[in-house]
Amino acid sequence: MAPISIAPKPSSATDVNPCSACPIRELTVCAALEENELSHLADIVRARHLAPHTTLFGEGDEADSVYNVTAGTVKLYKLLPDGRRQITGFLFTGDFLGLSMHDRFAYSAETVTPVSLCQFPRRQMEALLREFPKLQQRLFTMASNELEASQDQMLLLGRKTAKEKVASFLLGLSRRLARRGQKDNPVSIPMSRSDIADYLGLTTETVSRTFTALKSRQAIRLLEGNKVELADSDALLDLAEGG
Amino acid sequence: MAPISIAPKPSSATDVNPCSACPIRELTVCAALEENELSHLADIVRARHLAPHTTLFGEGDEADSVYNVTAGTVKLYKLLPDGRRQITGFLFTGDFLGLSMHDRFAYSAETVTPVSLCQFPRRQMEALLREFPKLQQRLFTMASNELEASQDQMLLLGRKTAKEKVASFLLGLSRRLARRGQKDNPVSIPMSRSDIADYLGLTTETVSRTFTALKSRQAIRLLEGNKVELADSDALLDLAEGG
DNA sequence: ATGATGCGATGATGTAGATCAAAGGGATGA
DNA sequence: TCATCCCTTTGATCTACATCATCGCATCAT
Repeated sequence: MAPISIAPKPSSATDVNPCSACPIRELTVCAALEENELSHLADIVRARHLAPHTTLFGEGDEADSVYNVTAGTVKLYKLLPDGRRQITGFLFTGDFLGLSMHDRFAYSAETVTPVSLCQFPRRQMEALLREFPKLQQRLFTMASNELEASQDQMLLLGRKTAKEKVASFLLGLSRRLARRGQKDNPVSIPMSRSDIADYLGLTTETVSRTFTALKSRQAIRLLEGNKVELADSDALLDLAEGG
Repeated sequence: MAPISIAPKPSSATDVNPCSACPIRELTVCAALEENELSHLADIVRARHLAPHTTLFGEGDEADSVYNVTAGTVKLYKLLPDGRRQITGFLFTGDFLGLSMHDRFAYSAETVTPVSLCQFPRRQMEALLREFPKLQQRLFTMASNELEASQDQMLLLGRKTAKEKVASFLLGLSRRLARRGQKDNPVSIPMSRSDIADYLGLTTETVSRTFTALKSRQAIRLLEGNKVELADSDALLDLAEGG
């Protein structure tokens, strides 16, 4: 996971390229390539480490890089002119960002926690996609999954109540962390109440009150260190689907 | 656009395959293939024509086909157990559906108007994607565009007011029709108030009232045949972005 | 023609969640 | 140790939109 130089370098047989050693390879787009093809990625990658609350790029910025999150949490959001904000997604280890088909990003990206990521020049990544259809295929699968998730989110934003939204959020977070092999109960909540609110289409006050309400009916417990224990997952599940 | 048999048939040089003659090819995924490659699509396509309000497939149905809309309007939606509905998108001429990466659809699809579409068996389409990376590439681009649209829709659902939602809807519809070469003002509105409501996260009453309000401030005019004239596009644009 | 059906418009009333306000913590730094 | 800042929680009030109800006006079958 050590940062590597941007300059192309010949990979000899004895080279240990950083992608080969990548512990989270299976979670990412990189899983599409065989061991011996990984050097192509390694040759163009630049590892970066960012402090919390750092803007990675803003809406309208030139989209000349794509990224792969290797650690930490990133949020994506769009703004209205008067400052209203909608967070369109949180990214965790293994998630890919920067898929934009245009020359400029249509949204902003900002770190929530300290974040490590792999940065790839977009042009070179696109060349690799043409060279390795498997990579393209993998990216397409990931995009399709995101599309499905965004339909769920539309259902949430358009039709669920505050309680249902918060319950869905907690369960969704738990499931995503589980799929990454992180502990899924209690769930660690890296983002602020205000971020949660902007993700669920609510205000911080309503999010806070809803947490309190769920705590009162013993569905969750609020623990130290921004952790939430899902004490009654069945009750949450009922709530999440409007049962 | 004549329906063709499902059985594979040898394409001789003198064959006119229906895809070659397709007038909307450039709008669709089919544009990715050269003239002489189109027969591969033609060999597996089945043209279908559906009446309004016909269910194409329901959430949970086996996802064994993918489709390309060649005429008419289709709506995609998800339901909550108690019947609340969120329409996640409207599809028009050239739009693709059935991208699901799983064996079952995560949403339902229903015609709004009379609809013509090309149906492809999913397995065979996947084989073509592997054979023609250009096709895969094209589908990826379309998926990325959809992803971007769905982020816009999340902003709308989570953060816009009823007036802003309806104004955005009208402008979005107008732009999409324009891109397809259809007349974009006045806009023909093929879907019911209730469909619009379920798309915008509102009720039919609120949609109706909001149309009336926009009419009062001379931003739109309601015409015969479910057409809406965008009388003051600038005012609508201001409204749509919360100006 | 005539009743039935269903969509759209409009009015009256209710309420979930926003807004406004203020009071605890938990950090951080002088 | 204390002051400052920011985040979260809680309380009081407000309002945009939902809900409930009615009516007009098409379309359609009888």
